[in-house]
Amino acid sequence: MALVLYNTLTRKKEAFTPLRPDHVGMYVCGPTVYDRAHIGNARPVIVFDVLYRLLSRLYPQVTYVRNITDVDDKINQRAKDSGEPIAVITARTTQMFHDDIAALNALPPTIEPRATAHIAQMIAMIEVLVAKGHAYAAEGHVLFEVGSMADYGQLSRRSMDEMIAGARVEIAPYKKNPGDFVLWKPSSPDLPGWDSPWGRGRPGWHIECSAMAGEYLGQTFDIHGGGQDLVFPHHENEIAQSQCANGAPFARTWLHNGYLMVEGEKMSKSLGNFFTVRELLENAPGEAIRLCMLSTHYHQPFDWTAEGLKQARATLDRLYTALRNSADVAVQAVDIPAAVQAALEDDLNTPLAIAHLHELLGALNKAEDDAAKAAARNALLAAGQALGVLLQDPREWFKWQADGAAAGLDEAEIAALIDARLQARKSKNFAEADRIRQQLAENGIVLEDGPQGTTWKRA
RNA sequence: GGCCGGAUGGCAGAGUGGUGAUGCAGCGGACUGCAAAUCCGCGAACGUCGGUUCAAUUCCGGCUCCGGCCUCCA
Repeated sequence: MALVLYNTLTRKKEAFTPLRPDHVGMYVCGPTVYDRAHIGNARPVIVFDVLYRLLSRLYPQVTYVRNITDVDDKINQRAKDSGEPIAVITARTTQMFHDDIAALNALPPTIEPRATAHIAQMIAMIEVLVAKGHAYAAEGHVLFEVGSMADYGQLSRRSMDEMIAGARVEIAPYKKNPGDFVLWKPSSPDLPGWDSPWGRGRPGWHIECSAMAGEYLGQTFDIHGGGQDLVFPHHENEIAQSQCANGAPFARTWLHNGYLMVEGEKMSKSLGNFFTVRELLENAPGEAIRLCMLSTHYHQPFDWTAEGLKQARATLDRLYTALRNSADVAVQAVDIPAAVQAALEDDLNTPLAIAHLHELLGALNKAEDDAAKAAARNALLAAGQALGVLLQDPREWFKWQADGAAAGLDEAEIAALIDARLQARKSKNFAEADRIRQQLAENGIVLEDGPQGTTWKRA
């Protein structure tokens, strides 16, 4: 089995072969740091984290670049509204982003470049584009001239005629062609700006990714990923800029995760179904959010529902129950079970991988001797590792409580009640035993009597 | 208007040219002081109309419905 990925560029599943046999380069579009990450932002983070883990197992070295966009008009607007300095907003938002996605078990990328630290590279690239006749200055702006590129539109499969016919936005008078897009734009004194051959200004949206991908991965690299909504114009324009400036192919494989909906509707602030990752983390463990996201193939639209999250939690409850009940066997690092690995290598088929997780769970629950139990448990843990779940101690999983939940009973009180119930049971006072069980249940504690004694968990 | 996805059992969600997804829910059983957990078993699907084929949920075409994109939203 070898890695197969669906390439948006060719609209086909293709066997993945990296440019260099021992080193894979991957670029994924990261957040614009003006506000909390929402669940739509979380999907690519989680999906490409699974890919990053997979690539890291298949190849000796993987360079995973995910940018931070810290210059943007939404950030400027936020600063204007709040009166806070831009640097404060972007630093704080970046930190919150890191905290949120760490809770989703997303590994940090190899390199996380910030746009504002790469202005010189962007200016250099724009200069090349101007020199080669692919860009022109007009009224303080520098625009990419799409007419100068013969095969513009190859990724999104749009022709210039279609785009002109479908244009819904008023076209700036300084554009030669309605499809031309901004590489550089002038900044008034109150806006962030950098000196450039075209005066003080700031970069357009697309150029940062072209510049930073080139800086860290080279002109041509293996994988470029992001949300499907970025196919056009963002990724199309990255291709145009990079290929025209470099005279070399850009990313070879393009991966795009599907859209995210909420309860069957498009997520939007006006519909009131807009959730930040933080809000979700207050009501569910990050691992449950992650598993929920992975229960649909990345290429499909994902419908975020309360029911789906509940199911993901229930699945993790079952998995952690089995892990807790088998905690006495030796932990040993083993290979990812072949079926799970094969599912992931087939264009990241995480739902199928999760189905195999259930089979591994069944094997663990049915294991009769310690050797079988240890083998099943280690296999399950290895499979979880591949998906970025089952990473914590089962006891911790069952202690999880929503933020702001009533404090309820502490662990010592729970232990005391369990002990009292045990005494009652020993003396056949089942009425008392059941009363204690009921008391605990009213405090959200569920008891399980097992061969190794009584365990508890928060419902 | 142009372009792109999707439609699978009560729900979620893979996959496949010809018997089984998987999970949740439901039903029956084992186990348990009672439970929970676990195990065993059961029922249940491929939007619609045509075409190709010995055979289509799977390939092709029409239709219906749903979702999205069309210059800065992952």
